[in-house]
Amino acid sequence: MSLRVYNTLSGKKEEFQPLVPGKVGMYVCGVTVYDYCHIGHARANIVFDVIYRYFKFSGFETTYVRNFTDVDDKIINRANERGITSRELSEQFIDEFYTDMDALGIERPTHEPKATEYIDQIIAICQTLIDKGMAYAAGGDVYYSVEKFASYLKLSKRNMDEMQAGARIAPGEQKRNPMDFALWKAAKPGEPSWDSPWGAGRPGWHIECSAMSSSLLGDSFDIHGGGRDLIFPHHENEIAQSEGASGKPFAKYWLHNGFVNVNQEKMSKSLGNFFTIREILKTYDAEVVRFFILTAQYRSPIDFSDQNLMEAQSGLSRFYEALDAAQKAVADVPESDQNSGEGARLEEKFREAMDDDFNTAQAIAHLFEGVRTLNRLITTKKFAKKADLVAQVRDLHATILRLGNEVLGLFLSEPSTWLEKVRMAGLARLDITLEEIETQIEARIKARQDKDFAKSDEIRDALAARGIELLDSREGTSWKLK
RNA sequence: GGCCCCGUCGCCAAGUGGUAAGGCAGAGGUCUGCAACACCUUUAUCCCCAGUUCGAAUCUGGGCGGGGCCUCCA
Repeated sequence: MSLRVYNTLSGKKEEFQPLVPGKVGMYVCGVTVYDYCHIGHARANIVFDVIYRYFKFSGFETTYVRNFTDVDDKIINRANERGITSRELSEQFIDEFYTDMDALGIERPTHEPKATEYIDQIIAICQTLIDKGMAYAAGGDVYYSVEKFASYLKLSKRNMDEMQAGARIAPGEQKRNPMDFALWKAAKPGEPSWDSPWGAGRPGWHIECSAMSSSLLGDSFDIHGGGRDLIFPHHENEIAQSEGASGKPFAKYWLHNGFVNVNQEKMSKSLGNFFTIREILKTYDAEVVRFFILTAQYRSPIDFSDQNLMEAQSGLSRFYEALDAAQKAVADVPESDQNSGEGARLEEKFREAMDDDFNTAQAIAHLFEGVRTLNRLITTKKFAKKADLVAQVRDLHATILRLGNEVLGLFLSEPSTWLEKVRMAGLARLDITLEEIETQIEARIKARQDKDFAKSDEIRDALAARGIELLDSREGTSWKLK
C-alpha cells in the first residue's frame, strides 16, 4: 500500500513519490504574528502536524519548515497603535503562538524561519527576477510582472482576463499591470526597513515564503501546505516567484486544509464568532479540540459548535476509559511471550486509512473498533486466566496507544488523570461540589449495606438530577458527568 | 459575474463503479437489588430528475440547496 495525497495542482489524488527516495521536504505557511491564534490556525497546525508525524512514522526522513511572517502591514499598524516596535510585537505573539501550539500538542517543525532573517535571500530573488525581465523596479518598489510567467494561475485555475477586469491599482502603486504584485515595498516613514538596491524598504508578503523555502529545502521540494484561502494569491504568487527565479519546478504536491466554521457560519470578526485558541481551551480540553479536528478529513470544512465539541469529548473519553480499563485488567497478570497479531492487524488498517490522503477520520474509526475489541476482551469471564486473551489486550492496548501518540498526538495523558481532569472541569460548571458528591456516595453506600434501596435510589436520582451519574463496580462507587 | 468545493441515518462523519465504516444520541437484550458503565443486537439506498453501465452514493448532464476564493486571512 502506498501513500496517496490530494494535490491541489492536479485536482486529484496522486501517489506520493518523493523527489529523493526516503526523504520528504515540506513547507507550510505559518502565521502573521500580530494577534492571538484562532481555531482556524489550530486546525491548520494540527492537520500539518499530523501529516508531518505520519511521514516520519512511515519512515521518511522529514524536514518540516513552518515560517513566521514578522514584517507586514498588520504588524506595523498594530505596533504603532501600541507604541511599540514591530519587532517587540512580533516577538510577543511568537511566544503566544507557542503557548497555544504547545497546549495543542503540536510538535516543533525542523525549521521555523522568520521573514526578517531572510532579507538577503529575498533581495537576491528580486534581483534575479529583475535580471530575467520578470520583475521591475518602480519608485523604490519592485513588482512581479505576471504576464511574464506563462503558467500563472495554474494552481488556482483562474482566468487572467477576468481577473484583470476586476483588478485595481491602488493609489501610490506603480504597477504596469493591475495583476502585478509587490515583491519589495519602498519604506514609508515609521516603518521597519532594510537597505536594498532599490533603496530602503521591506519585503512583500509572498516573496518571503519563496526565500525561506528555497533556502531551507532547495528550489524544488515535495510538499507545500497551507489553508485553502492561501491558494490565491499567496501560493500562486509563490509559484510565480520561485519557478520564475529558479527555472525549476517548485513544490510537487500542494495540500490545503479546509476551513473552520462556527455554528455553520464562516468564522469572522464582523460576525462576532471569532474564537481564539485560548478562549476555547478555557472550556474544552486541548486534546478534545485536537480529537475533534482529526475526526474530519482535513480538506472538508468543519463546524465548530458546542454540541460537536461535547460529542468529541464523549468520543475521546471512550478511548481513555477503555485504555484505563485495559491497563488495570492486565496490571496484575504476569507477562507472557504470546503474540496475538491483533495489534498488527489494527496497525495495518490504520496505515491504510492514513495512506489515503491522511484520512484521520477513517483511522480513528479503526481505533474505535480496537476499543470495542478491548472492552469485549476484558469483560470476558475469567479473562485474567486466559493467557491468549491477555496477550491480545496487551497488544491492542499498546498499539492504540502507540498509533495515537506517535501519529495523531492523542492519548498522551495518563487515562485516569485525564478522565479526572475532564470530570473536575465539568464539575466546575455544575452547581455541586466534590465534597457534596462524596458525602452522598458515602450515605448511599451505607443505605445499600442496610438494604435500604429506597433511600439508595433516592440519593442516586437526586444526584442524577443535578448532573451526576453514579457507577457501581466491584471496587466501589464512582461518578461521572451525565 | 468567473473559478472551486460540498449535499450520506436525529446529529457528527468515512466510503468516489460492485451492492452503505465509525462516533454521539435512540430502541431491545445481557449484566445489576434497581440503575449506570461495558458488551450483544438493532436504526439510512445516499438532495431531486435524466443518462452511461450487467451493476452508481460513487461516472455524465440538468435542476435545487449550501459554502469558499476572486481584497488581508489557516
